[in-house]
Amino acid sequence: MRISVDIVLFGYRKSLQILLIRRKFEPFKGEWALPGGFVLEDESLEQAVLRELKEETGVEMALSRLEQIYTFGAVDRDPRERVISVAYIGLVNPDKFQLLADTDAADAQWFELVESPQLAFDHQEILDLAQKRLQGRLVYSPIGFDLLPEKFLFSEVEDLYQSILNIELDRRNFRKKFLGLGLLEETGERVSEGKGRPAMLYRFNKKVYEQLEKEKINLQLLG
Amino acid sequence: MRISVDIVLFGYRKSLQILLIRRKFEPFKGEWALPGGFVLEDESLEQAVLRELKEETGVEMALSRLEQIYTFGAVDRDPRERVISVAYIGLVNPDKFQLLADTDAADAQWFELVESPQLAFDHQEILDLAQKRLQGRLVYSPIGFDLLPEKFLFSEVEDLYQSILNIELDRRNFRKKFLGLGLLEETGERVSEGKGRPAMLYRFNKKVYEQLEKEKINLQLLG
DNA sequence: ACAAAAGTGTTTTCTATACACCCATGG
DNA sequence: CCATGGGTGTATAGAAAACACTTTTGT
Repeated sequence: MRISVDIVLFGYRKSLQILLIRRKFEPFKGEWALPGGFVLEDESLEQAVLRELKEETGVEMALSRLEQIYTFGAVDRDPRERVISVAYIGLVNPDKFQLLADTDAADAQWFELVESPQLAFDHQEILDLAQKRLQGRLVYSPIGFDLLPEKFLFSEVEDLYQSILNIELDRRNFRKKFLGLGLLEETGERVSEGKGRPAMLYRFNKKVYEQLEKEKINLQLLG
Repeated sequence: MRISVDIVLFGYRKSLQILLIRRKFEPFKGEWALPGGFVLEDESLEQAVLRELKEETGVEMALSRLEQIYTFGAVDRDPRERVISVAYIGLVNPDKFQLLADTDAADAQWFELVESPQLAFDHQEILDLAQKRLQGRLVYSPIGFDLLPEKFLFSEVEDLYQSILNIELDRRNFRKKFLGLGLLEETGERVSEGKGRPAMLYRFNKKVYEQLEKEKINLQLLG
């Protein structure tokens, strides 16, 4: 019986993206799969995730943005032998990383979530659960900022929420509520995106977030 | 590397209870611990939970009331060898079961959660997380009925919420909101608990619950 | 008659929602 | 001057919260 980890690494670039690798070895050689692999004797589950992610895709992310979501233990989920896999979600800004498929993966690539290919093993099931959890988390906690660059437009926040949750938001109400929490601070800079009035660049205010969290204030961002 | 499961089995009898076993073997021989044990090659994680629970405590519960909460994988969490443990929550009405400590456990006993003894391994950490999750779930879903007998008083529901969440509720508002959901049906029977006006016995209406769930109606039971 | 628990409505406050026009820029 | 996206306020409806007295029984 072996233990593996799998990671659903979400990125955001106009739409929600996931990072997949093409398997270099059997089983499912040549097919797309979630990054992941076996846990070594002397490393924690999170260390295994970060190591495999780096080996398979070149992405080096911070431990703090990893979140365990579920452990998949069906008897026959791996055709070789009994493998129990602990699944994690990670959130990154994809523009921060250059992908390199070196050790165990033939290729690593970002896919739009809605256009993701067929996946090896039970990875589609893992992905489906990860997406649900991401949606759930997004509503209660401003995790979206892990997906955005340091400075961003309010309209990007709006698009991110709409695209991850598959809903339409009232711009005025969303803005009022979100800015009302005080989690965003203006950088003072404005950028012009080609057309239209230039927009304010915002920055996530982590201190306010931690303060709100400490006071156990409910961060529910949508009704 | 081995995989185990551990279960935090909650019961409710005036206050929140947990089922613990006294360990028969080393390590931590003679100390209290959560029921659980190693997963066999040809059984699912949930099957392992139910098997161990039955072997160690005599409790035979339904698979549907088991919920996986987290997988604990710290390198040194078991002094013998590397053991990764998948933790589950279960909810039962403790009056339904007779405890028998036969195979692997020297003793099995319900404890009030607030008076639980020191636990072996990292089981206190597992218990703390389980309690948090239970509180979280209770607010969004009427899981409390798994803890109560088939017929119960409304005041028992009220006490259950207050005792699990450590809050005080306004009786009138809570009753209004809860009964307004239509999840409870009157049995027509009234019982007198010694003192005071006899109270209506209610029954959980599972069909209404499933209907509400299907319609994706928000079951948030507290603000 | 009194102690003890059950049962019940109304008012106020807050939050969510619906909704439409002006602003700043580039072409 | 017009097309494009950015930015703003108010009115209404619904939900949550605050709040106290009456009912039914056992002793």
